[in-house]
Amino acid sequence: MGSTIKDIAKDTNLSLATISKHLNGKNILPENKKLIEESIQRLGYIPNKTAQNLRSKKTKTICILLPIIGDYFWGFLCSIIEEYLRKYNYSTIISSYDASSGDNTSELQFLLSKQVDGVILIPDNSNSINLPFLLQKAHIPFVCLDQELSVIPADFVTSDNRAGAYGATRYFLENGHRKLGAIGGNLSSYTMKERLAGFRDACSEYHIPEENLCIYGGDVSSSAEYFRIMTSLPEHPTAVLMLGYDLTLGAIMTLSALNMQIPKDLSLISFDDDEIFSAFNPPITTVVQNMNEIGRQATKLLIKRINGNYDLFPETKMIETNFIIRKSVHVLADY
Amino acid sequence: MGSTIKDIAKDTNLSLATISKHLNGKNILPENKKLIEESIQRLGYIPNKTAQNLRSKKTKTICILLPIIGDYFWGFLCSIIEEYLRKYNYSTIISSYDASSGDNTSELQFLLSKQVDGVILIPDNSNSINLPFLLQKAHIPFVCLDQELSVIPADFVTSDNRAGAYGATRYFLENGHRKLGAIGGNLSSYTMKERLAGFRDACSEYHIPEENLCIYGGDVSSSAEYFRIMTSLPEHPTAVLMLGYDLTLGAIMTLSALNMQIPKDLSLISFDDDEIFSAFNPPITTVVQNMNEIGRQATKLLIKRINGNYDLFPETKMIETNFIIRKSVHVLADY
DNA sequence: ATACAAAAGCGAAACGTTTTGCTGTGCAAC
DNA sequence: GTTGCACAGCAAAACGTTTCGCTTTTGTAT
Repeated sequence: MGSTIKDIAKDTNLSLATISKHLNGKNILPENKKLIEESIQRLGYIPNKTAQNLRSKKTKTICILLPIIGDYFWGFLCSIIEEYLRKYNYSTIISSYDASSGDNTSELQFLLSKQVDGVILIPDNSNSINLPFLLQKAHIPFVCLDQELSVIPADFVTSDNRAGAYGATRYFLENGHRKLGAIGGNLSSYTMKERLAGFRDACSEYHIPEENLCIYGGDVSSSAEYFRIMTSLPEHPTAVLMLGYDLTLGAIMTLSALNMQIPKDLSLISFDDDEIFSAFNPPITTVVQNMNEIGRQATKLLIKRINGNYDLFPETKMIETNFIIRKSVHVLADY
Repeated sequence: MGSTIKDIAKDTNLSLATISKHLNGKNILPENKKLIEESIQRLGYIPNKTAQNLRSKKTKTICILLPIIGDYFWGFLCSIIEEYLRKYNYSTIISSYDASSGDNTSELQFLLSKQVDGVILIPDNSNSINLPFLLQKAHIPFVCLDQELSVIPADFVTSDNRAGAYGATRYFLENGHRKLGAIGGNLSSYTMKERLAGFRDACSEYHIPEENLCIYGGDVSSSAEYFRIMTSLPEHPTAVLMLGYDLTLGAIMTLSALNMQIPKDLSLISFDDDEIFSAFNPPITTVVQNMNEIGRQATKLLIKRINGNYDLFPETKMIETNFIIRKSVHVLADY
């Protein structure tokens, strides 16, 4: 079991160095090449990565760091990233970090001891982590996903949330809606701010006065409550943009409890599609993030940095969202 | 940057061996212990795992192997497993394998070269992979999730699908339903067989004649079509058990297209809950897998095997499903 | 033929740990 | 006062590669 480069050397009467050279794609004599390859077959040689890593100080491994408690949205993205990385001959380790602790030194130590070549960081909403600092100090290249780091310049790739929200809002407006609502989670998070900005962009383009806008945000758990308040206003919005997937659930539950029907009584567009949105009655129109492209771009960018190419640092990749029109928006008669 | 055990040795005037001893929890003189710990602090020493791995031939790393194209159901489970493994000081690498190829030698080579201590294998439905053989031959401990391997005895942990289906079906029966349907994906897969068996268990307990049962299965894409056929039968079932999450979506879409209402026109229970099922109108009653427990048990079992404990091999851990009663089942008047 | 550069090969060192086998010290038992 | 034993410490070897510096071979131009 487990033959090594030494066995190959003995078997072929060549030196370690020559075998290693061949294995790393350098030129050697064709006859030796043949000899080595035969020997590898015969002895079933498989390179030992831990030895390679130790000697070369490169591990061809990157780590996806995500906040503890895996929201399964991210789990999905991990699979995508793993697949892309594998194409570059990198392997992926996933690890969660404790976002509630102010100090992530232990996570950094993990990365250092594992000798990872780079990190894909999925920041926590709270943005209070010091991980970015630590990574920078340790000279570990990293790319952020989803959230812009306010604290430090860093590469990041994200959906173009602003444009996505803008497009959805315009769709409301083009269908005659003039009183609009938006419900978000924590409105101070980067993502929410962007989406809200897109919402406002479209509204001001159509000269919708501020008093026709109804914007709520806060805890996800209270979103249903916000929704209830909003819809009970005497002149409530006719269309609401839901700024997050989880919020939409609360909204739909509330609506059905209030016996209001989509889109007759209220039009609705949601961020972040789920397969299941298409199964609702009516199916929900959504702004959907292109997870595949996010994964691809993040991978590409990270590997560029690992290879020492720091052109355009810090780079921001905005990935276009897709707008899937289904049936949750009412075409107003008075349009 | 990056001090080593050698630096600590020099700094403390002790030998490498002593430092290593301390680091691995063996006894050394208290004064030396203090000396070493101070030195570690001062020099910011972090153990190099690649070196440790090379020398000790243990990597404290396990690999989650999942079929290519990450269905995000599995992504979620990966996060759970990672979290448990971390508690045992293991790290997790994820890697996908090509289930369509009959030969997964390259995947095995990856595992061997990475020197992983164990594998959590998520088999493909097709069960045609030779990975289990290869793992066994290479003496890499592994635990299967979800599917029993027909080809080889192996540890596996799975939901108790049969009992779950039995419970759901009984719920139909107890509410007066006597004509029942079940719609599955590929009925020859282990999971589907189990669920169907549970369905039949309950039916035969209530002496439901076979002609009152309506069972369809096949491609997920054609499930909507099966559903359409079933509901158009002159004496169609009054209650249908959906044997998989994705199938339910098709069903609900079809139902709304046919203008049939749940549960008035048809009662429905689905396997595999999604947060969103509770948001449907009406909310869907479901049989839900305890992913957390699956992850926990799989981790525990794998680590036991890694530690050389092969008691009760091959071991099967059946994890109870939970039954969440919502409002998609009609209480029949004639009950 | 001769000189010279380029290519290919070699032995040995290096990467940072753990493990092995040995030595020296102190202490209890006889 | 010797024997024996546990314990701590040490130097050196080992893990399986890559890399360094040097030598030998090959090919080409004179």
